[in-house]
Amino acid sequence: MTRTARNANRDDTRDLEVVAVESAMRRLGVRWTRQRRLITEVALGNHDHFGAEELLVLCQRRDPRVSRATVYRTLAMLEQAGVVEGLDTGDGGRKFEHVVGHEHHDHMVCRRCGAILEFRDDELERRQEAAAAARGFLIQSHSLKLFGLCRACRERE
Amino acid sequence: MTRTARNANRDDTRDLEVVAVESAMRRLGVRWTRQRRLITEVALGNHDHFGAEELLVLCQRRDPRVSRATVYRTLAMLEQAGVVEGLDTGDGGRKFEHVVGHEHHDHMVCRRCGAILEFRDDELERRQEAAAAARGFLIQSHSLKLFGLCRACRERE
DNA sequence: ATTGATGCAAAAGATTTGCAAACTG
DNA sequence: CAGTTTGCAAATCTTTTGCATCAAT
Repeated sequence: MTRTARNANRDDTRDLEVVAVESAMRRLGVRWTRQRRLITEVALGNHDHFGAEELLVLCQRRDPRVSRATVYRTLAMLEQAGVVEGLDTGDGGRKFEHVVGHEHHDHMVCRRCGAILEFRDDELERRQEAAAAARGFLIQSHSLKLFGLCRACRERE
Repeated sequence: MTRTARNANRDDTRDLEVVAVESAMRRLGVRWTRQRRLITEVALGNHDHFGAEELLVLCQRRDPRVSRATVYRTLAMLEQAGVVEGLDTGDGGRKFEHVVGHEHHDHMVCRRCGAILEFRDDELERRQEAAAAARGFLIQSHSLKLFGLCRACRERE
């Protein structure tokens, strides 16, 4: 498969995701505007962790008719809807990542270089559920972050 | 044991903790000022999770000669020294708890009433270590928060 | 005395909000 | 058209910073 073919496939997948989000939103009775579509497209197209401001810039690059306020408002909406997930980076900031077509995972955050590694451990998830159940707590979401040094930074020490 | 006797004991313990923090700080070469002592006393005396602003108010109630800036600066110092630990509440805010004489634990945060429950699970800790080791990551600290509804709020639904 | 710590008020960074105008269904 | 959503700028909220003054060692 050529590079462009691969990219085309990825674009197609993303388009499908955007359409899925659109119908979900419409079902909720909210209006599907030009800026909501753009913000959703850019958010889903970004396979990294992005900040709100960063997302604003990426959107404005494609269409300057988007405001910061709308990015924040839409991001909150997408988070509510479970399309994106926000995570505190521990330094007062907040980053987002899209969830669609992406199974749940936790994060390791490198304190030196800022790299974010994703990982997943089913047993961890199960024990969290058990701990919550034992206390009558109903988990809606969770956040597990390990802070420390990534392999590269340890070797560079 | 009478109530006052119990309180007296707790106060004594706290005083010892404050003295321990003082010597640790002095060993680090920083000066032990009136405001640092006060802030440390109040922080260690608070067995709940408190915000920076809240701590400021509690301190000023005992002695108005403390400024917001100093509370923030001291809190950062105490966090560095491992005396208190900060945790993002997921809503942009930050809360602290003291660590001295308090074994490590994780948190469940109620999204409705804001209650914070503490819990601990050794197996959870072990699996986090294992997951990190498998990826060459060195954990310095971690944060596990379960967001959802506490028992009381579920029943109130 | 020296040098670090404090208070104040201003600055900064991130996010939210009021409101008139623009747009969607 | 009615009712949402947007853009803008001002307002919030939390935390940080510059700098003259104060105080611990």
